[in-house]
Amino acid sequence: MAPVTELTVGQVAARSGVAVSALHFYEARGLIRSHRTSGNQRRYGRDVLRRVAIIRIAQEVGISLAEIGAALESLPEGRTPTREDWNLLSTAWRDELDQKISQLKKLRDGLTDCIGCGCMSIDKCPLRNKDDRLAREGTGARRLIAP
Amino acid sequence: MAPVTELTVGQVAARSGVAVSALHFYEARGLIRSHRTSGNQRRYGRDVLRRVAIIRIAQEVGISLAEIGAALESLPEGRTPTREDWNLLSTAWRDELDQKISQLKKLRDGLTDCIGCGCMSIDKCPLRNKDDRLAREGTGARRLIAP
DNA sequence: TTACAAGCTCAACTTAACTTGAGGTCAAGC
DNA sequence: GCTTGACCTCAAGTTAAGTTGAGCTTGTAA
Repeated sequence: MAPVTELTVGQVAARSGVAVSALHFYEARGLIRSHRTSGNQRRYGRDVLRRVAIIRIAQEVGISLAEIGAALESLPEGRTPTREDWNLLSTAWRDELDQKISQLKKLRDGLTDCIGCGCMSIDKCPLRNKDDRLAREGTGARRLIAP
Repeated sequence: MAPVTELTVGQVAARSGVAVSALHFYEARGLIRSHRTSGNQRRYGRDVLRRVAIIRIAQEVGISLAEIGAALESLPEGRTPTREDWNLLSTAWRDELDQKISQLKKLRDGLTDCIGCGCMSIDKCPLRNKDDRLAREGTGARRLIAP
């Protein structure tokens, strides 16, 4: 019998809740990797389940596959990631994740921070400040109407 | 002079950091509303800035325009939303937002909850459990390989 | 040893969320 | 009163993230 540790694409799909076509897609994008049997069928190591879980979670909170792919590169191919590996990954995302967490909390808590700001002053509004990269891009597009 | 409280689409774009074309798009989707001048140009009340801010924040954390639109219907057209209005909106989203916040924290904290789970058991993995709606949909697609 | 579920590739279609462009209108300063 | 930048509409294009389908191959269970 084939070793228990090898999974077919259908098995990964069943256990991860992700469609086979999506797994093919992730593989084409380099987010997951497989090797092939002599008959050209994909076989996955168990670590793929964890990678897929991360992909879905990250997507769910609005991280693009491109970003996820970049982050996943910090995970080792072939061996099971250690706690250190995970920490590297999450550290790479920490700022962005912290940002999103605080945005989510603001939404959840009724945007209380913004209730008093009137959103009239783009410079002061706590909701807009997360976008200061736009302001920094220097296109001049974000100027207030009256100079 | 026109009343200070009326904004053109270009002014809203400049102050919200959102492209004019996107504002048109949001309006076509019913997320924001304007009235027209005699010359058929859009004019917005100041509350549109807050609505747009919410739209962008919600999008950033992975909420679709369709969901945002549904939630925004709880906000009053025409008058400035009160604290109560905001709370209604955020209450409608609370479960989903709480869910996302906890997902984000797991990612940020190195997926510690999952490090020990091996992701071998789809039923126990805390990362997968958020997906139990899939399991509940009764397609039978999520069965483990060996029955 | 054969039937048939599961795989494979590749191209085309889909949906969301916008952007771009063409072709024409509005309005504020000189 | 005319010019020029901001607006308008509508159609078509774009990118991300997949899904669907056609046509062909594999592998396993009766």
